[in-house]
Amino acid sequence: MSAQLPDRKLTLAGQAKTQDVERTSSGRQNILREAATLFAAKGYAESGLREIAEMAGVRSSTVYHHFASKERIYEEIIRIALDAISAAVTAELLALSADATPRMRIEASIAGHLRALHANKPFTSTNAHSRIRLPQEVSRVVGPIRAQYSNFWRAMLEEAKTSGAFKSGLEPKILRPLILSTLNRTLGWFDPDKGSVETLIHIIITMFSGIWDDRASATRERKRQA
Amino acid sequence: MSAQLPDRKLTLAGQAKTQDVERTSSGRQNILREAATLFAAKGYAESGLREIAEMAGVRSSTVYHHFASKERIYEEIIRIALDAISAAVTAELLALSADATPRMRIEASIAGHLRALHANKPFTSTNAHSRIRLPQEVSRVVGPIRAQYSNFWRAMLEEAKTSGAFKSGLEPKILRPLILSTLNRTLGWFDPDKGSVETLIHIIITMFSGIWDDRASATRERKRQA
DNA sequence: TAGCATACCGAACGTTCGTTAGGTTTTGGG
DNA sequence: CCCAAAACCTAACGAACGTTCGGTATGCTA
Repeated sequence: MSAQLPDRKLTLAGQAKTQDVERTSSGRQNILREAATLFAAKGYAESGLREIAEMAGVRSSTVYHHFASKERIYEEIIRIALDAISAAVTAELLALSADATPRMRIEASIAGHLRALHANKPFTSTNAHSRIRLPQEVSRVVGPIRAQYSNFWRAMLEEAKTSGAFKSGLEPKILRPLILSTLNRTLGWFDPDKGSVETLIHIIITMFSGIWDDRASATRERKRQA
Repeated sequence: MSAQLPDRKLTLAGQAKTQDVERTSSGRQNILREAATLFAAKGYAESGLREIAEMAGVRSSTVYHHFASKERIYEEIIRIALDAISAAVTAELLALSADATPRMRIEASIAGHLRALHANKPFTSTNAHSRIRLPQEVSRVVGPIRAQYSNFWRAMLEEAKTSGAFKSGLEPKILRPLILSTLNRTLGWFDPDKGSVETLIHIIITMFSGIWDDRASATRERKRQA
């Protein structure tokens, strides 16, 4: 039995529909994107509502026709980021054959996570920078979504450990935050203009190759990728 | 010739003395520590000056008898963090024998960096969280100090690469931010109450063992992987 | 073409922010 | 014991904050 993300909240579209009742006006999307860009660059508190509005080409009062508050914008940005990551990782896992090893599953998840991060940079950066104490109302909504994704990784790493994939001393409790924050942090320094995301993925996976216990096991996987 | 941090700015005390003219009053230190704790927990903009003052047991106006502005507090916290890290890494390298390999030097630096991070958590956390756009005046002062530390790592990794220590495809340009942000991010998830820093160091170094080119022995340059 | 929701605006609100001015207490060396 | 310097206070400043309100333009539907 493999760890899997729940089917229902797989896609960003599916998630948005239940909450959002088809409000896909370009003004709204525009505000959302500009807000995400600002939050990612300067932080939440440092980005004023008038500044967000100006970037989106409207007045600050107009923002309140689309969002109930600044915090709701924040919350929606983070939700979008988390949904995008979940969807990408799920897609990656579904593309794997049924007899994939724990290592293959983890490495596929790493690849999906990294691709989603850098394909939705303003949103995912806002999410990554928001690790320190969210506004209470925001974390009430966002917390469970994060927990769900965390639990998926926890389960996947636990399976890998049970199958003896890791070197001794490497516990999922440590490995999970270590892996996830390493991936998320790439948003802060990796520039897609200077090297492809695929190269980044290869490097990260190479680095993490230090965690695996390679000592002569029954099924030896030889996988190479360009 | 090995990469070394400049001798002058080795220690935290030495650095503070040149700038601070012996203002080591307990009130000042207290404000500094409480500010660092707040910045680390909530972020710079989210931490009000009145809140900082309250934590330190004084009124907000009193803060201005010790610091010229909120930004200067921030700046000094980051400087303290960077000095502490530099000092720890330098000490670690000095304890190495003269014929230490590049790998030994890098792993010693990783250990020193991690120890300094978690021994000065409020200060180093503030520094780590401050990667996104500092106030201009702050980055003008802090920028060069950061650059100096970055350059030290750049040089050390470059030496290692020249000696063929890394697997092919791993460039210092990528490895440096990857390593440093992985180390810094441990502040966000590692709890010293649940496991010793020495254990953390061991795990991190184990993980990074994936970057080294272990094949055979001494000199070697190009290589192919099937 | 009338009706109506949607998108947007200008102006203002109460609050909190960093900061300053001016006065009072605390403290340590001669 | 005195007195200046250091440490701290109360009170208030202007600016910026998130947010609200009442009104106007726009565009779809009937």
